[in-house]
Amino acid sequence: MDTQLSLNVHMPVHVSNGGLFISRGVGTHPRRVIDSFELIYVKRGILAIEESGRRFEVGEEETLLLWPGREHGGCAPFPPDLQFFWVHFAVPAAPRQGDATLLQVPQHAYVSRPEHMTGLFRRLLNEQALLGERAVPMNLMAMQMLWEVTSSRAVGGVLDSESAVLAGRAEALIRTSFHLPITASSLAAQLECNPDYLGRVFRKHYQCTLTEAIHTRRVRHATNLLTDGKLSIDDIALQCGFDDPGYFRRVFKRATGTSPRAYRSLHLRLHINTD
DNA sequence: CGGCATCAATACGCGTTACT
DNA sequence: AGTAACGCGTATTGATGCCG
Repeated sequence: MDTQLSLNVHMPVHVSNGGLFISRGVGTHPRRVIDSFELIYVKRGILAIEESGRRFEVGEEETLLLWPGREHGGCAPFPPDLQFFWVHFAVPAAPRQGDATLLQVPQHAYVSRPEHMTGLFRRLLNEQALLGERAVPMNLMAMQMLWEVTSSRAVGGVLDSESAVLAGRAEALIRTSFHLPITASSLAAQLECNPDYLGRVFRKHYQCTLTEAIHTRRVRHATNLLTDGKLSIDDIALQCGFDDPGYFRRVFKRATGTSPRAYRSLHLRLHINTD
């Protein structure tokens, strides 16, 4: 009787190594050609980078995939607040159209589940620290990351109707202005349309209300600032676009299930691999 | 930090208009 | 006739202040 299950697993990606880059506000991404794919996930700030003459501005919670054999390099010095995860991996055999569950990974994407992507990178870095580079579990995590990117929305993707364009413009405004006192009405005023109509088309395309999208952005930003441990909770509330820290605490608890202070005390104890 | 009251903002249902 | 864009009236939810 067998007492262990033997599996022959074909791994479509082979991870060589990964890391978390934390900017000190000096230097520029090196200009180089590498022999593996590189997946970059920006946690904070904006990474300005070009690949084979194509320029990318990779914002918070966005991924960029760089190809082997293509020259890439930074377009500007690293901003002081920039943080991004990176992982190098090889694809040993080119996938063929018709292969089962063929993944179509967009080069530049907005990550749908940023907390999930952050968790995957943290686990990958922990595996690397415990087991060393080229450990098999890292390949599985890279596959999950690529799956996440596949199910995310491509930056500059096809907008097939006027309402999709309008919803996309609203989403871009929320992404860049969540720290300002914006509301659904003010967004509609900026986009010169009816607030009710904007709310409806936004919900159609993003499966959430404008207010939910604004709150989600603000709470995500707040979780980043809380884990830093530098600012007071009242200051974090203000930096995230909440005028009233009391209201911020309520929205935060509704979204995460814990108060800001409890969240901070839990996550400050987590180890972050900075290699 | 949580509960409650109040007012403003937003979402929802439905109808109209324009276009194909 | 079908669909998308848009607006209106009203119910619901959010934002805010106050108190314990």
